[in-house]
Amino acid sequence: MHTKKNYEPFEIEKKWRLYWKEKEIFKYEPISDKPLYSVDTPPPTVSGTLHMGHIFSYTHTDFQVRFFRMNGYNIYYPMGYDDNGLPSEILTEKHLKIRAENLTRTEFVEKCTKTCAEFEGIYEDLWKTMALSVDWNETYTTNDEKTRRISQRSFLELLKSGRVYFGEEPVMWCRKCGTSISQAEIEEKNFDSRFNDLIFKVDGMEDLVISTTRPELLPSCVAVFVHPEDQRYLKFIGKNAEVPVFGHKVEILSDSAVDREKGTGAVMCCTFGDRQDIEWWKGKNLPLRISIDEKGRMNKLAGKFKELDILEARKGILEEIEKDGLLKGFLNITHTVNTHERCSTPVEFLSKKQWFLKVMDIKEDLIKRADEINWYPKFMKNRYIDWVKNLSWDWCLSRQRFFGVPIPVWHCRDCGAYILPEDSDLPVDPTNSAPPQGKCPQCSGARIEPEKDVLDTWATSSMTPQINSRWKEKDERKKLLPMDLRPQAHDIIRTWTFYTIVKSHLHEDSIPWKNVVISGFVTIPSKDSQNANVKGGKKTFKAEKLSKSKHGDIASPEKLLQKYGADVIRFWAAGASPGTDLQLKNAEEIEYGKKITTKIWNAFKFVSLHIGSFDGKMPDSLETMDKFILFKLSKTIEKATESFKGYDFRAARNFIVDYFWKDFCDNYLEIVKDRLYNPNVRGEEKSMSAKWTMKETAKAILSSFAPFLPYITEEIYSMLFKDEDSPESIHNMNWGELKEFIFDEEELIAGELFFKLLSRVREYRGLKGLSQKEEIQRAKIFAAEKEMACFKRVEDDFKATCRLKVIEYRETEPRGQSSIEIG
RNA sequence: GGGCGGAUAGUUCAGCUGGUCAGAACGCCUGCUUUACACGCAGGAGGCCACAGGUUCGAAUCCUGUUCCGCCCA
Repeated sequence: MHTKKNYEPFEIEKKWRLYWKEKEIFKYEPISDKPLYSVDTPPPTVSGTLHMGHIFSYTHTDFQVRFFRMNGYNIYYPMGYDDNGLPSEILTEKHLKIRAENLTRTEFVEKCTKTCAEFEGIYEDLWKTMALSVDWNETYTTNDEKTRRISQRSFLELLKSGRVYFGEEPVMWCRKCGTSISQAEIEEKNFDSRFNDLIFKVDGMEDLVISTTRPELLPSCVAVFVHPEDQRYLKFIGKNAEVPVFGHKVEILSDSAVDREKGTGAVMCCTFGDRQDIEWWKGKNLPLRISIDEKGRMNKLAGKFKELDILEARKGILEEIEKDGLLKGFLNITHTVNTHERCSTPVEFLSKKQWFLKVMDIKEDLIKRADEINWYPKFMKNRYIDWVKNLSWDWCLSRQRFFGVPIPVWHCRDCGAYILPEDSDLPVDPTNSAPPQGKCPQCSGARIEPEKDVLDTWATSSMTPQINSRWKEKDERKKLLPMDLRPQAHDIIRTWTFYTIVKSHLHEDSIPWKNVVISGFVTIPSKDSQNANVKGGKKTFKAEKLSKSKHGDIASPEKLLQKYGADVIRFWAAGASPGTDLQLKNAEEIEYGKKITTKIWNAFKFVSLHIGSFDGKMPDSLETMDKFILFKLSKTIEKATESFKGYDFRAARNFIVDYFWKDFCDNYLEIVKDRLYNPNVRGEEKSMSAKWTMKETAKAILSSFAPFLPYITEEIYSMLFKDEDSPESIHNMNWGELKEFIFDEEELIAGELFFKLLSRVREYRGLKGLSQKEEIQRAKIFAAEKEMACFKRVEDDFKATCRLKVIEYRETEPRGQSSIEIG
């Protein structure tokens, strides 16, 4: 079979990619007798390029999918692209050097769609090179027509059922991106700041000093709070304090939420500085004084500071306070601030009319859903539960962006009614089309305003199971739900996992999927010396999440693929279990995969040499060592199967490699060489036994490697094992299939002893500095009676393998204390 | 401050339900150009399994506490 000395992946990979496509090897069968296995593939965000982290987690899914496919499942394995939302807007603006503000929404969306399609093509090529066994007929984007329709349908249903509401509520707002953001989009960052002690004058009493990092919020101050048991301030409760610079009076109230240790222990409440302010504002019925606008500038409430940016205003107001002699002191600090994860801008709280999905009342139900799902690894379930427990906001669904699924609503300016489109009109863009009747159905008013906001991108991507099952479409595929597998990374448990469970709970009264498998990250040791830790005198570097911009080629799949080919990269990715990170320090760590493919290539070259002319007929009886290697294989397959079923592909990989390399190559192939090369001496029957066993074993090994190494296994399969009766691809074979045997104890005893003594003989030569082919004239074997009797069945193989002339036996007790003495 | 995860050979990690579990890969050292493979084969050095208690006949493995690291949340 093999003509080439080394395995050259590139031509071979291309050949099989075309073949798989042509033969539709990975096609989902809508009608099939096989059990279904469906995958809710994560649609990668279309924001530029893919890095090794993507390669890592997506191949994990592919290992599992290929395992199930080879175990007789009908696989539904789609691919999606998440291309609605801010990241795709930013990509488009950069790629085309345009600004969204300068175009109409329609024009900009058109440009985004085109740009995304271009990048999705690049993604797809890479996935295909990596041999993801996706059915490429099953692709979607989160902005295609069907998806927009399903997403809008979901919104409308939830609106009609009262789950979605429109209301003026404090929302978290990013002044840079000009949009509201959700709790899930927040990231904490450390900032240097100044904790200022400000003097509030109190009528007829001593001064009250409060501490704040945000003096620019003084115009928004609506109260001052102290702790109800704080002896220092009891006398102030109920009095009025005068806000510095702005002069308005606010009441001094008490609440146990005040941290007595922080600053002076007296704190101002502004609308809104933080979440606590909102709670007080709501709970104590405080007035609303908004002084910051959507762009992060002061409004007229700030008087002469109007139009100033937050930071400028802070500076100006502080100067004024100082001038008035109301600054008691300050402390330079570093504190954590909530920022928008996309742009790191500190979050503001504004009161805005927004669309919300009510979730606070169903938290318990959502927590219960977690128990209906298998989580891999198990502890990731806690992440979800903790998140749901700690939720303190309904889900803000609206975003003030351009490229997204439009919120399908018109507002009647006369009576305030929401005017909704018909389902048959979906998807709609209300800014671009008229409502169904052209006028308000309630008051017949004609002053109709389209809703300009778009949906939070998660409102759409939380529908991926429904997008796949074509929810409430004419060609709906209900049986796909709940799906079997949701693979994803742990950073989006609070978003994607959570929101998808919410939607399935509300729409399907069910879980979205049976299994969630969480992958880790690819990390790389930080070169930043600030991140270094000194541990026991050793300097270690903190691992950080891989990013292409920071880490260059090592993070670039294209470069590594060019160097190693896809199988090698896949094998590397299989080295980490779900939930664990994998460090990628340098390309050498990938070399192990290259060794494996080379080893497989060479081993099968040997196999091919000997079974080339073999008729494949099973001999009447098999030699003991042949039975033994089959026994070890069956155990390996068993263990690997269990591992795969528990989504531990790493363990499965290691069991298979271990057997292949140590048992099959290092031992078994050496043992059968003599029988294969010298049938005239050892007997034709024994040679046939070796050939048959070698072929069976090799074929099962190859198939068990196939989920990890789809290209090289297909290549070898086509050359060595494929005939008219076998599947047209190794990927349609039965995984690790092996003829059933009954193994008797004697065979196992003989085999184990053989391996053990073989190792002793090799060790002897090693220590003596002898070549392994050096002949040994005489050896004594010490073994218990039963072991000895068993071992005599494999004596010929042993002598041949060890190049040993004469064996003498000495009986010893107890069993298991066997040894060999050479010379 | 709370929750979760981690701390095992020079490095990256496996060892889950207690008794051949002290391992693998890479790196290092020695020998071997053995008819599939030097991208190999055979050996070897290297770890009080973070620390301190406890449970047990027996603990890297279970419990408690401590320290350090990471993640998530407040």
